[in-house]
Amino acid sequence: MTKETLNTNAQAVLDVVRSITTHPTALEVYQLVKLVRPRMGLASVYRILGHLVAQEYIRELHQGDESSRYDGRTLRHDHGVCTVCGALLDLPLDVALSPQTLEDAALAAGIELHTHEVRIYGRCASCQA
Amino acid sequence: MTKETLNTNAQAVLDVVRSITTHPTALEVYQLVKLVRPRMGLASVYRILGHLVAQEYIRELHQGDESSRYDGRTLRHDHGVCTVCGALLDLPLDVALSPQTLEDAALAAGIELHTHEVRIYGRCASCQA
DNA sequence: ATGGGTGCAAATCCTTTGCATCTGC
DNA sequence: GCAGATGCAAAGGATTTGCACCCAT
Repeated sequence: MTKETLNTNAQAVLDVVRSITTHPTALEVYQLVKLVRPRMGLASVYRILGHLVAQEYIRELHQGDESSRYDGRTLRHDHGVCTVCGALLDLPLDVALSPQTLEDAALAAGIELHTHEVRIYGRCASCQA
Repeated sequence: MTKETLNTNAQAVLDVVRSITTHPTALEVYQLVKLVRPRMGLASVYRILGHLVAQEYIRELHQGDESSRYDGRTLRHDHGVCTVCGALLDLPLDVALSPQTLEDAALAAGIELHTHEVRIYGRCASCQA
């Protein structure tokens, strides 16, 4: 899991994911990377995204049955999902919960707790208009 | 969103989903329903599951890039995910968090809070052996 | 006879893979 | 020259859809 150095294509993909806060899909990353490296193919973008996730440069997110989305923030954080437009938002503020509470729930389910995520669902700012 | 009465096929699908706690995929539901109604096709199972979700008889769950899974428990509850075998477990105990805490996070993201879910990740009981 | 439900097969969408080629070292 | 990376096209898997048929009303 050591982070190997990135070649130029991988660096270009990483730059795109990090520069966008909207959690782009592979296709969206592809379209943006293409502006800088027009010869890159979609398959390579998928392959590179896979490497970046494996090496923990980025994280992969899922919501419902949508395509995978990618997140340049690798620190644990929570997300909000707009029930109208489907937007997937980083919560600027983690949802606080006591470690004890988490452990209790994990224990009750027989799970050895590693990490957790909270998702909140509701109408996003743009969809409240 | 009124719950219409279910025909026999829909009832058979609902019975299967409710009788299993492992959150079956559409294919698994299909295989089980087939024992009772051998003529039913996979497409019908997908169609019926869609209706049952829309009418809130059941819920649809997603984890990673796996197929949709279905959950007979419609009350809000949290889930655990095994990072080894991928099992998706109902948490018997909700992860407690204060409504205020949730509202704060929602507000910070500009979201009109509707509901939420906590997922905990770790090794499940069977995978700790 | 009419409208909804159904099976089957074909279509679709996202993602992965095979393979020949290209690149950097 | 080699190992890994790449583009392209084809394959793959999950889900949806078109359509003709069937059933209950």
